[in-house]
Amino acid sequence: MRIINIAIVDDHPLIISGLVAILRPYNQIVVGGTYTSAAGLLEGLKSTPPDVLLLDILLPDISGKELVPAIRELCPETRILVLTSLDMPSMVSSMLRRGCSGYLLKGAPSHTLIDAIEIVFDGGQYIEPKLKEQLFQNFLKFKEHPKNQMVIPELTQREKEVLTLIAAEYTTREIASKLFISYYTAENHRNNLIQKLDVKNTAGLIKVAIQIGLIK
Amino acid sequence: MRIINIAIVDDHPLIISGLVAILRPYNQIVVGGTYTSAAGLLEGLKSTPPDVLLLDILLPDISGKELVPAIRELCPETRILVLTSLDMPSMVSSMLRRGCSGYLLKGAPSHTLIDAIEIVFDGGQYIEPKLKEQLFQNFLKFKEHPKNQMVIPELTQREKEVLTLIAAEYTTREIASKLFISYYTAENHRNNLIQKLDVKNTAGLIKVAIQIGLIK
DNA sequence: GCCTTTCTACCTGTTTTCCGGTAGGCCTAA
DNA sequence: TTAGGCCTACCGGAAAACAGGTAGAAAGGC
Repeated sequence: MRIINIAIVDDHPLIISGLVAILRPYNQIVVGGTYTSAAGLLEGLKSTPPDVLLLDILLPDISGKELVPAIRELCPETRILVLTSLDMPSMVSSMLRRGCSGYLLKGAPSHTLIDAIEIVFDGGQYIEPKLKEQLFQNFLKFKEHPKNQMVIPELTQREKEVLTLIAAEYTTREIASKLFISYYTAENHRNNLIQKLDVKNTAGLIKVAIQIGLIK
Repeated sequence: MRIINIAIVDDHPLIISGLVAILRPYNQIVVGGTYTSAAGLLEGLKSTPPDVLLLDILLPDISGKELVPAIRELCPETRILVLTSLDMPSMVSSMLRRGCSGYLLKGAPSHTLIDAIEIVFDGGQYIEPKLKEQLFQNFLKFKEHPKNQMVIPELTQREKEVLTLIAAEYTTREIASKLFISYYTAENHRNNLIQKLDVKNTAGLIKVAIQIGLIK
């Protein structure tokens, strides 16, 4: 019988012990390591890279989101299965794009967990069906009116204004001045845009702005 | 028992009779009309609008693609189930965003056909699972950008490389690392780009990069 | 040879962005 | 009434971009 070596990272020890208890009856699955922080995880991965990593997104030190590239760098063979309570389609695509193999909600029944682990171990992809469906529908809606600025529920009116001005090459201070708001507020909008649109910097913002037809 | 009234449009009479034969055993489904052309269909819809329309895409007079809006105009209540042999994900999204409720391949088994008819009749959506999956995966890769090697005499080869990487949201330090040059050199290229292209900052660079086709 | 362009590398500053917080007021939906 | 979303405002610190220099090496044309 094949053995799947897994590791678990979650900031709540209770969750970890719960998972370990759930997995115990399944002899083909061996929990090789458990971690409560990103730092500990990265340390542990060096010595014993698991086949599958159960990853929570909300961690004490850094976000699982930023953690994924580091993990992939460290042990490219390890398949990452996101196990979180974040019930957001956008998070799913964000994590998958970063290289995760699956996305599971913490409410999932134990047999689903086992299935998911085996699927990603075999090189497949497991995504919470409900979220996958939502993501798919978003995709259809997105393609429906890619040019229409009114159909981007992701952004508020104010954020779209700020994004437009960023695209017009104004600095944050100039934007604040133009919109009659504080510099801090304008910067806040800018930061929210970067988070919401899942980009790294101004360059990414401009690309999105053009994609959604906000400029040019 | 509820009765589902359906209509079929397909340019091959053989396919139509085959479908009719498949559907005959199911008493809840009544074939109210069959058509071999778009013109005939539009005529027939006026008198007897069906609950569900089985629509082929390749028709003799006009494409089913262009036909859908006309059908929706004529009888908005009718749910359209695309039944075709076109095995292309892009066609699925194309038809769905025009207002179709389902997409089925002609190779589908009869019970699947029945299921799909009932699902769309109930206001749901049925999409060939394989195509749905492909479409979903395309969506995930949506953010990749195909590069284009165009001739911009204003910029040197090295500058174009740097600009491409800036547009890919890399920092100057990362770009330097990728190109095996010093951080200062990379920054120098960045500054030169801003000067040459007469823009104020990164935002302007991205816009130019897109304009000249360096990135999507 | 000389001149130009390009790529390379370095330096010193200043400005801006980026990150991750906190927090109150307002409005709306539950 | 409470919860949530949005806009507003603020803070501190790190990182990156921006601006304006100098300067050597290589390659090519005249």
